[in-house]
Amino acid sequence: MRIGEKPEIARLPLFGDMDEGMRERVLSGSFLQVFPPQLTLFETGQRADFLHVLVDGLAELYVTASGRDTTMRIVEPVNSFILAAVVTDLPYLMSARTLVASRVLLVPAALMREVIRKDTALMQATMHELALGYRDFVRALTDLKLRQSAERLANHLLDYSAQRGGANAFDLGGEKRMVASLLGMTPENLSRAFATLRSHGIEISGARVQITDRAALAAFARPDLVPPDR
Amino acid sequence: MRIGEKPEIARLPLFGDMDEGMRERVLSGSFLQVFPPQLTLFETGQRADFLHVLVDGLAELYVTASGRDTTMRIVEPVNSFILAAVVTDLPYLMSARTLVASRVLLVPAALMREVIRKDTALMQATMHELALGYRDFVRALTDLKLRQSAERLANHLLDYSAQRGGANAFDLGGEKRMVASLLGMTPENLSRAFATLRSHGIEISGARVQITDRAALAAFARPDLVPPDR
DNA sequence: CCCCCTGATTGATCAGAATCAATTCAACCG
DNA sequence: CGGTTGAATTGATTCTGATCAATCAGGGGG
Repeated sequence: MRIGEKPEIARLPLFGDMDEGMRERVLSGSFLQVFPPQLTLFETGQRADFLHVLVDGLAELYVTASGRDTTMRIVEPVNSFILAAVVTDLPYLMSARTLVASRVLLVPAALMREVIRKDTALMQATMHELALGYRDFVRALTDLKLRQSAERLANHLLDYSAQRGGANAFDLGGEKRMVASLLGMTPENLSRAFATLRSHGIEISGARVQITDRAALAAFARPDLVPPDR
Repeated sequence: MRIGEKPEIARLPLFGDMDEGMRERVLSGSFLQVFPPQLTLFETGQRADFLHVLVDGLAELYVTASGRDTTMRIVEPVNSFILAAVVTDLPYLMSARTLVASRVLLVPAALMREVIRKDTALMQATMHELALGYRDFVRALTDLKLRQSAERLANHLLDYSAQRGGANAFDLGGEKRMVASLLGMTPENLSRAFATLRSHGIEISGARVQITDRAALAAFARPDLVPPDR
């Protein structure tokens, strides 16, 4: 890969603590690719051949089964994805596509596994990353099982706001239909959920969301006892 | 801890490959506890103080939120649980209780983290275990989002059968209401789902399940493209 | 500048699953 | 062995969210 991206990569917690030489080895064996929007990066069932690191752009992880489709995660830069499949050397459970033009660092899975084995700091970071990812899915599953749609949206908005430093106004990432799918509902019901939230401290126009009464929103959302890990 | 359990523990993949001395260190710092049925082992929100290893018995991981309750996993011996909370030193996301009288090995979280840091084989095993757990939850989430209740049950029965070496007749683990909760439905709907499956290769009486037509069941269930990892 | 296309919204209806209610069943206990 | 208790089943009803259908809004290209 070219110089210049390295600071970006090093910012990633996954590669932050590792041995300098080892990182060099990983990076020199990897390549940075530019992809157009809406391009499929890989599909469910394929053997995991690369660890992906989104350097720039936006990507979607999704699953298709029996004609239906659901968004599992929206990846923002700089983040790695499908680490679990790479580590276990098992087929991808999810498919991935770019949403906008994106730059992705492709780290050969075998190389990644080899360096993980040799570099303890990287292994520790990988372990940590997997543990956090595990917890994300525990949350997502309980969310879906225990809350109804408008509550899920309320919680999502609260989390999303927290991720942007607690801002009270922000634009939704991605299109609404994708947000709907991520939250396990149809676009129609997302609209209705937003309508419901208008009486609980939310104002919306287009993609712009305003939290006008955080307390009311939180009361409606009944957020998790344990705050988000990241 | 006492001698005698050690072979049990060593059977656990998590502790299988590690350095003998290190394993000794972990075990001597841990203790084996016997718990009565229906005892709460820990609750959501508590600081993760112990890695738990179920040596004998049966345990349930569940989440309670706003008066509702859902079971997330049923743990059978010999398996560890809440590894992710221990590794990250974050509060438990789930609560746990014994279902029957159980023996649990309690490994102090700080000790576990320390030995993980020192023993690469243990770290690797931990990483692997977390990756598999991650994938389990990816599956569970897509299952809930994409399939309806009877299909979920059909898949569950197929998986369950596979876990017991492909047996065509078996007893359900735990009570039905728990199976229902695990699959994200009410006990009433589980009954109805079983009734539906009678025309797709399943016979049921009490806790006894018979797969009479595996092909028909699979056709109805439309199992995942990627077979279960374990 | 307007048309067209896509995605969002709104409304009406439908379907799957939850809830409520009553009954059956099974295990356990006196 | 009858009685008690909790779970499972079955049926009726309700509710949440999905589907179907129509309209609306916005952006890009002709």
